[in-house]
Amino acid sequence: MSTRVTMRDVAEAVGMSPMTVSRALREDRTVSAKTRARVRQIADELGYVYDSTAQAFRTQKSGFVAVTLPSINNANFAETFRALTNGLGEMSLQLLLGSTNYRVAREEELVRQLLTRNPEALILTGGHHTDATRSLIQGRGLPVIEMWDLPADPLGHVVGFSNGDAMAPIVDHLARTGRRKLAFVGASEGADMRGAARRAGVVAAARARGLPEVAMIDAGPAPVSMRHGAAAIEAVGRDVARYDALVCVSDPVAFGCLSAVQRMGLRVPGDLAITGFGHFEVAKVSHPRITTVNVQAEDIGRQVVTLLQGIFDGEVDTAMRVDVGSELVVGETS
Amino acid sequence: MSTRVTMRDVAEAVGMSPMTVSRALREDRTVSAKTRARVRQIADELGYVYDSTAQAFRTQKSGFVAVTLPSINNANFAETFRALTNGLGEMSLQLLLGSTNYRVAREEELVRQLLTRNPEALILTGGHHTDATRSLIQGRGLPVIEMWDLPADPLGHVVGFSNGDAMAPIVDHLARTGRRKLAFVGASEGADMRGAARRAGVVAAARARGLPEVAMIDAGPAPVSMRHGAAAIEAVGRDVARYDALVCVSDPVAFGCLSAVQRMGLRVPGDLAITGFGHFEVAKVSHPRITTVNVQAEDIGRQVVTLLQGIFDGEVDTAMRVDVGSELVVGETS
DNA sequence: TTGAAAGCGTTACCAC
DNA sequence: GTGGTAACGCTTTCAA
Repeated sequence: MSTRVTMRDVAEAVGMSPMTVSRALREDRTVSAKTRARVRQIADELGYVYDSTAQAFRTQKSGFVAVTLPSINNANFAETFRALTNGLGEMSLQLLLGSTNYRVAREEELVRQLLTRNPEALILTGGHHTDATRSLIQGRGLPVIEMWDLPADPLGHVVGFSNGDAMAPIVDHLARTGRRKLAFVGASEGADMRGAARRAGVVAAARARGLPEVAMIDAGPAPVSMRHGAAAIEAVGRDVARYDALVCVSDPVAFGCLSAVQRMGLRVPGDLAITGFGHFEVAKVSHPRITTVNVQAEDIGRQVVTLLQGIFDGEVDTAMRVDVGSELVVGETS
Repeated sequence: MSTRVTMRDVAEAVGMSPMTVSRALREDRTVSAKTRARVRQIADELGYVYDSTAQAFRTQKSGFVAVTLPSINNANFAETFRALTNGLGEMSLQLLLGSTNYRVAREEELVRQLLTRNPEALILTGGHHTDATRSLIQGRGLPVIEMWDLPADPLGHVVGFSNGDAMAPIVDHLARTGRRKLAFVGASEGADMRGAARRAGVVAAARARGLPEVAMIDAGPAPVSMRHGAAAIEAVGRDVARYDALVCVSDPVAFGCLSAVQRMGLRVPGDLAITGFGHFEVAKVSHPRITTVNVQAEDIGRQVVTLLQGIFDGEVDTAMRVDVGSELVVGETS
């Protein structure tokens, strides 16, 4: 059990003080280039590994940015996460990730846990939180960004888009192409608030366009994915043909519906239009391609990074609200 | 800017020593119940927040377990990750996640970064690493587990399965059902070592069964997914019909191939069989369902947790090697 | 260009 | 049951 190699050990090997080693390893220009190189080399030889815990303790800065995602198995969130990792990595910040499984109670537990690590900022997906979560966060002077949503009552900064408004172009497009009897396929009321917002957006848009009331097809509790979409349609059976269009909460659900409908021998878009949400890969590749909404997942990540940069540089003094928008992508299912 | 409330402040307010506060907050039974309650209450009143950075520093235990994944946007890895999160959460350990984007150089950088946080264990996906990564890890007395693979020369413990051997049942199944002219669809030689192992497994199994040499269809650099599978088949064009079966490196790639083949008007499995790997949702839902291999992603996570428990309890003294196996799941594409 | 001293907040260890 | 002392590895600050 060899004991850990510290800066002191490196310093002794180099024949200088720990302070010089510290400076050398941080590429401080006041240390001569020759010394820097020598320190680096000897540190490597000794297998020295820098201790960020000690640094975090001494400087009272953790170097962490905490992030909550509903699910790590989601191409959209993954893209945002990648953009965050890259951008924050350049600022020498490390992401501390937790996934909530779409449950606010889990989010609360997670935030509590993440906060003990003293993150320098907190990034939450979505704008719905328990009261306890809100009070955990408030009054800490900790920069907070809610993303993937435009909450009415934000905790701090916001980078997202309106999930409700994003559905209007779909309804418009369906109405223009002669569809009138719409059914929304999504999770049961409850956990997935962004899904609920999309549902409300569809209902409102349909009313505004004078379409009949939108039917609801329940795909079960969140998170819902391909198999839930398929199962929901199988449960409805061939009666599904009484609708003109299935407006789905996401592309995976839409793909599940598409498969189930095809299995029944119905034609898409001939008998039925199907739309998704999120511009997932499956929508671009499936046969036929699924009409969807592109949501700029990567851009959300980049904007959050830019915002954090501004915050750390002291250039942001009011709560920001960035709307990244969204756009209809017409495919072959409508 | 109020300065931070520490145990010392709480101690002064309570009229006792910081040591007693420390014990009280950890619910140490040697502190009287009355004192514990009083300390808790006053701590809350003062808005005291426990500093786990200081704890990690003092005890030299970070409470972190570091994990590298090739990609966070992968249903299989996500399932393993969820099992790890749940299991380790019960042991009060927090996951520190990094994604390598299937690049060993990125893995090296990541491991370097993760190690500075003093993790209590390191979990790597896959068994291929740079020499520098290996030497960073060796000789630190840090528990290491490689998962999703059965490397010949492991760094420490292993929980996985043989990616090569897992392909033999597919080739057997195809041969039994009369397919002879196989083509493998996967990433170019290089980054994705598990993909390369699968390819080698197919080639070896085909030889063993006396089938003609397996053709290679290159889907580009890793990671490859749905769109790369589709593009690869589009590039080949209708000539693809000269093969009996497309053996794909993963289900998403298989789905891409399936769509492209269907778009050309060819029938699956009539004109061509298609197989995938990983038992992804898309394989179960697509029409037709894709023949695949189930790889027990969740079980890998659970086994890693059990192993870590044993290690921390000092019950494991030799390097363990757990093979979770895999099984053929015949669908409708073959 | 380099070094010495002090201290970040907590807890292990021993004493009472 | 409770408290005093020291130490974890690093960097800020001041001095040379």
